[in-house]
Amino acid sequence: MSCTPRLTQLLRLRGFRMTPQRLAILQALHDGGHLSPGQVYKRVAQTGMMETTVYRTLDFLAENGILFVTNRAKGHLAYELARASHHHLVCRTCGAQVDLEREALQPLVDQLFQRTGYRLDVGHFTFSGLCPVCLPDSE
Amino acid sequence: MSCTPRLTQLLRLRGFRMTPQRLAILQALHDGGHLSPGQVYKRVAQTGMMETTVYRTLDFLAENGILFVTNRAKGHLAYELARASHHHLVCRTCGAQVDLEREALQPLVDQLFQRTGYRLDVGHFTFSGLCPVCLPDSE
DNA sequence: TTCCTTATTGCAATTATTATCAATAACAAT
DNA sequence: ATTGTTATTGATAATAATTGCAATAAGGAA
Repeated sequence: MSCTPRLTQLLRLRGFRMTPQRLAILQALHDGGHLSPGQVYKRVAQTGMMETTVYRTLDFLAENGILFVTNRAKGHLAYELARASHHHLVCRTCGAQVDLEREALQPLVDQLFQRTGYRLDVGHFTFSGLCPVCLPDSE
Repeated sequence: MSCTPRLTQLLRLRGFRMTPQRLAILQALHDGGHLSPGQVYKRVAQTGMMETTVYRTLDFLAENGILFVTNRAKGHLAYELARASHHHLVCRTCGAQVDLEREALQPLVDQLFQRTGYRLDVGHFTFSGLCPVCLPDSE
């Protein structure tokens, strides 16, 4: 992948190492978009990697800001390569998705800070809702 | 519990039934606030209920709007009795919590609707951030 | 009350996810 | 290249969560 040297460097600076397993998982996410741990495992199983390594590695890469984690239905997680900070808005009826730029949440952050003194972590949210197509159909 | 007849009626209208297991779980949540499935099980284990029933029942009650589900660390879920729609803001450092009334998200809902045409589901969010006490400590 | 229907539970088997620990392999230093 | 340090992986076990199905029981009807 084009960004391999950069990521390797990033890990080294923190005393971590780049490994074939980590590269394979990054490649899988590069090809696959956002994937659950199980889906990632399917894509890398050919390499003989243990499933437990997939879980650990996804967690590790997310800790280090290389992946974003997002909550899917009933507490299941999905991972994707970290790009510019953004969020998802997904239609609960048809599944259509749009991305939201990071700034879309800034007013909320400011408002909550004023009201409560809390500074919100704007990590990577996935919101659910109704898209413009499905909205009229709902009653 | 005071609201048992109301909930029983609610389920009945939809063709479902009130059972001792469901009551015990509701009672546990009434006493315990937000609890994970495992915590709920500990509180009802004396009744001889299977743990699998706890999972299914929590899911069922949440489906029916009687409980709120919220995402805790790394995809683990917690359940609580549904009250007036609200949200949580929890400090990632010290764990301090404040509640947000439903209306706190209205501006976000409106803004997203204008921008994208999507109507956000304002269910029950748990946001993470830094509370006023811990905020100054973070560099 | 008794009977029927079928939602619900118990039970057992599967599938996810996390933890432990010894063996391995990155990679900096020699 | 070789070596040494230690982050990382494999392998296994433990725990958490889900699923399928037969037995049970809630609650409407007789």
